[in-house]
Amino acid sequence: MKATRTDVAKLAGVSTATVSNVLNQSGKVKEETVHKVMEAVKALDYRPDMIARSMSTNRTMQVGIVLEDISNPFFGEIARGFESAANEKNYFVNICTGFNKLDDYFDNFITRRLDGVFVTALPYKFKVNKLYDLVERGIKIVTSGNVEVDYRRIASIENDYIFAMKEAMEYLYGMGHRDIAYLSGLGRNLPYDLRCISYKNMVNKLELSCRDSLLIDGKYPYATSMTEGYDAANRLMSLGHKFTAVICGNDLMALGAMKAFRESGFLIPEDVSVMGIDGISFGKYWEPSLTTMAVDQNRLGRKAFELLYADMMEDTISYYRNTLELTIRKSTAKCCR
Amino acid sequence: MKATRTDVAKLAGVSTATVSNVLNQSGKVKEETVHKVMEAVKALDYRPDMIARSMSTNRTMQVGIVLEDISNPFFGEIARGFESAANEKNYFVNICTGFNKLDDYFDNFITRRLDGVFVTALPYKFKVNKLYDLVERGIKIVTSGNVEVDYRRIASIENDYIFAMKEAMEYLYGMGHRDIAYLSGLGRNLPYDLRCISYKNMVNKLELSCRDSLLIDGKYPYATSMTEGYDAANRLMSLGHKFTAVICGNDLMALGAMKAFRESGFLIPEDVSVMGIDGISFGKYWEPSLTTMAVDQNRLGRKAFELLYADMMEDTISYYRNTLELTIRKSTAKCCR
DNA sequence: CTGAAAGCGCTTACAG
DNA sequence: CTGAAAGCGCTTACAG
Repeated sequence: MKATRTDVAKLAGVSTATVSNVLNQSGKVKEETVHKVMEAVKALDYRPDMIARSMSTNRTMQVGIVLEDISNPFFGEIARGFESAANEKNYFVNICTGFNKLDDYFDNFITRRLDGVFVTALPYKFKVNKLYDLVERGIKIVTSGNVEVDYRRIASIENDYIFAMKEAMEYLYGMGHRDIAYLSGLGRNLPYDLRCISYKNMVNKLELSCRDSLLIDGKYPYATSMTEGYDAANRLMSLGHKFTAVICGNDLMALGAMKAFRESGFLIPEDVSVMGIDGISFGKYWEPSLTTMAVDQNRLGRKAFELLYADMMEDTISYYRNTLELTIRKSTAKCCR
Repeated sequence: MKATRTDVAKLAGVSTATVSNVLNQSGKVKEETVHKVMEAVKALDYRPDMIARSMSTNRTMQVGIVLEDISNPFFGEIARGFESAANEKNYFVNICTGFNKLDDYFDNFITRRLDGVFVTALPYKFKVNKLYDLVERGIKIVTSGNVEVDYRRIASIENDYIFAMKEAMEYLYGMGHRDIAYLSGLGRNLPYDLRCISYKNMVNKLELSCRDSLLIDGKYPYATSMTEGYDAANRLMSLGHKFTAVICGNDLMALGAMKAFRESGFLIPEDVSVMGIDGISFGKYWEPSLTTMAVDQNRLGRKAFELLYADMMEDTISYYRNTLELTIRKSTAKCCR
């Protein structure tokens, strides 16, 4: 019932090789033959079988994207950008939620022979060695947020969180804030929270007296959604130290944190300024709207695919650094305390 | 370099058929042989090739989920539920954003021979006939929100929006509201917005004087994110009719709508009560927190896979109706006007 | 410009 | 309990 190459060839009165040549547009088939074949294809509603094709070409035209958290619209937008770039090049994309064991995913990538994968999950969810495994088996990788991978072996696209945090701190400092907290969501000892490293640098550089006492770590297993922001804000308040501004690891956490502050009677931004990092569109609609360091998510996703494509096509392993943009809205204000 | 069945067989001193039997746990291989084979597998770091396997078994062990909008955490949670259920049965899942042309996706499903697909996108984004195409080619389908498909041919899982809207209306009515608006996001003439149909029924049944004048349609190409809620709320206000409560097509729209109302000086819930439908976790953190008709998203996703699995395994096509739960928070209050 | 044939890495009756 | 062999639907040198 399902039409195959053979059926088409038979109907068109040619060989299967010719059908292949027509379908793959090799351009070396007579016009007339092309026509006959296309007629047959249409008549049989024939669809090529990618599985079979993969067997002989050794390419699946499938790529994957591993997300830190699919429920965070930040990653959703990145996935969309990645996917539309991939589709333009005829790749099919597998979006992986990151909810389940990532190591299992990686095994699946091998077993299903994906051509390439964009990994934007943090390595506390998987073993970094798995990445090299993939590379050795010919699966191209682009990574993001995995500071410790070898940039010569694996292409990377990184948001410049060091600079972003610097800019955020300077912005708040410029507004008169001297007691600036940072809710990490991750941990101060995890090497890949660049924001945290930058925060500590800036605390020193600006000579803020708070030291690290306003740095709130996340709890294992780390997550960075609203709940974590909410909890971290409560932990910050329970510490009893003075703070007039708070930067959060990402926007979602900032929204959760605002909730906590409000519940404790703080006005935002009058009593406390709150900033996020990411630039999800939700922030604009929040009350008050969220000041943030914004990533152009769609562009980041597209760029990630470009890096992957370059690697798949010409074995080019490159590194791209993305700059975040200070987006001032209503959740921050001059310090009046 | 990449180890194949043949390599394993050679190293273990058996035939490739035996290797297959071991790996597929057919249980008819001598303990000793099993051991030898497993040793060889380990020594070579051999991984079975699913592509090749698919060629002979005629199953890919891949299923897809087509989402209406990946940036809406409602669908993200559903995807997570679906995926974890699928993984438990050793299926790999393709999440499709729905951002690009859905019809192209469907062609891909055929070409890549997915075993099944859960389609939770609304049909203004694709041709319903495509669904039947898939079924005819042996790809099992579970659909949601596609009211017009033939339930005998395609399994379905539907949220009971008729009842949910009824409950929402009765709740607001019970609080004294008589001028209740509905921001659809879709259109009053689209058959698959059950909420809309139910709204109209209830307006009659409760003998509300507003008639349809408070029903706000979406604009083509329909979308249901915050922006649409924001725009629809502004359109509602520009109409100049009195309203004291607003139900929105989904939570995201409700959040956008709140923003618009507030910008126009309305207090929520004092001046206007706002309700959503979906139950995304964001609603809890919003200020004020959102009253909604909640879906257990994770459960819905899991259930959808179960339906799909039943269809794949035993050709059982079934229908499941999911009930939403009234979740009262701070965005609604007694009518005082 | 076109066709015959080998090969991609598996599985699965079937024989032994 | 194990192996030889056909087959899944393509592609791709190679010969003609």
